[in-house]
Amino acid sequence: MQITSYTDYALRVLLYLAMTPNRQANITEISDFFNISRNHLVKIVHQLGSKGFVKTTRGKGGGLSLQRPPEMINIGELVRSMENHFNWVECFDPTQQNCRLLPACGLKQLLARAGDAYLQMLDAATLADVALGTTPVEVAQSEAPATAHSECNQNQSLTTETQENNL
Amino acid sequence: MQITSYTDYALRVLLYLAMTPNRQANITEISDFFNISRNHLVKIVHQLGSKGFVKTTRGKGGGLSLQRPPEMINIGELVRSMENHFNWVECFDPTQQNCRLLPACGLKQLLARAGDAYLQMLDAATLADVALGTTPVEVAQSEAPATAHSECNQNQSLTTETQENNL
DNA sequence: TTATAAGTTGTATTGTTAATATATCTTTAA
DNA sequence: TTAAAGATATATTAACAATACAACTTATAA
Repeated sequence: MQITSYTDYALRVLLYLAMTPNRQANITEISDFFNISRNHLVKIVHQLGSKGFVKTTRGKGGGLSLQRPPEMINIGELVRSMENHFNWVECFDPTQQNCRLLPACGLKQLLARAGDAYLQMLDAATLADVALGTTPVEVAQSEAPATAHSECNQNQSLTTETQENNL
Repeated sequence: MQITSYTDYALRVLLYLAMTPNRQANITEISDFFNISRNHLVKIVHQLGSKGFVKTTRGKGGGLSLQRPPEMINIGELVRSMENHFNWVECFDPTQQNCRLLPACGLKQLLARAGDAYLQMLDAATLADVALGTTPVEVAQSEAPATAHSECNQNQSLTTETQENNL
């Protein structure tokens, strides 16, 4: 189970822009930074623009920047905008109602509730929260195992000179 | 964003078995009922057997049945067993640590928490909760659309009996 | 003891769609 | 008026879920 890289990259673009607040970034620069397809990114940026997350400026000297401050960009809103469906199982799709259990099955409601729980957790965080490396645990939920999933990513010896830290 | 049909079908198999508690069902019968690939179902049933959800009996007169009563089969446990990963974004995969934001990015923790919220919701339900006690025969005969499932997951209304029965 | 009905296992193929690539636009500041 | 930037449309590739095929093992009824 996963989010599409489309949404993943959209998130990265916003994070990148949040780190360069005082100038226009451009697509080539961002695709180079993340080492991902520029062509793919073009579409993502376009959608980010049409959904009101970034401001794009054509022409020489143009580029892109956040359309709102990071505190006003909600992660849940972003994910809902970029993922093109949340059909957890077949019967969520109005065009695919083939399951013979349909009328009497309680599964759909359960999965819908679970999906909502997922998105509501994302609704509790803004771009500012994730860019700073802190998530609003106190807002979202207090149980917070917090870093029970730490086994894999913590290494990663940060190439240090990485990005231009919010010059 | 979706669950694989592999997991979807596993759920359906368990629901079917919950509806036929007094006899051995078999794979052909189930694949016919749902009109899905028997060969695909074979693998699913095998995994359901090896994970302890169903009891399979070879040989003439054999078949499959639930290994535990429906009240003891947890939906979250099932989904965790059948989905082969929960790598919400690239950096969850230990073999794909390519994102240059990794060390300072709070996104992973947020998504992990959201994923946990999703699964915890499923952990709160058993097979008995989602199977409404209708027999496959009755379901087959009704066949009418009449689903009353509004097509999107917005409906919610959280039937309040979210029941985390025992376990 | 044998024929058959069942699940088991491994591999190959297909289909879908996300991801990527190519090409040609339009816009705009210098 | 040119170069740099995003916009748009279409085509191709690649990954992988889904499906199909084939041969196996096991168990039991006759």
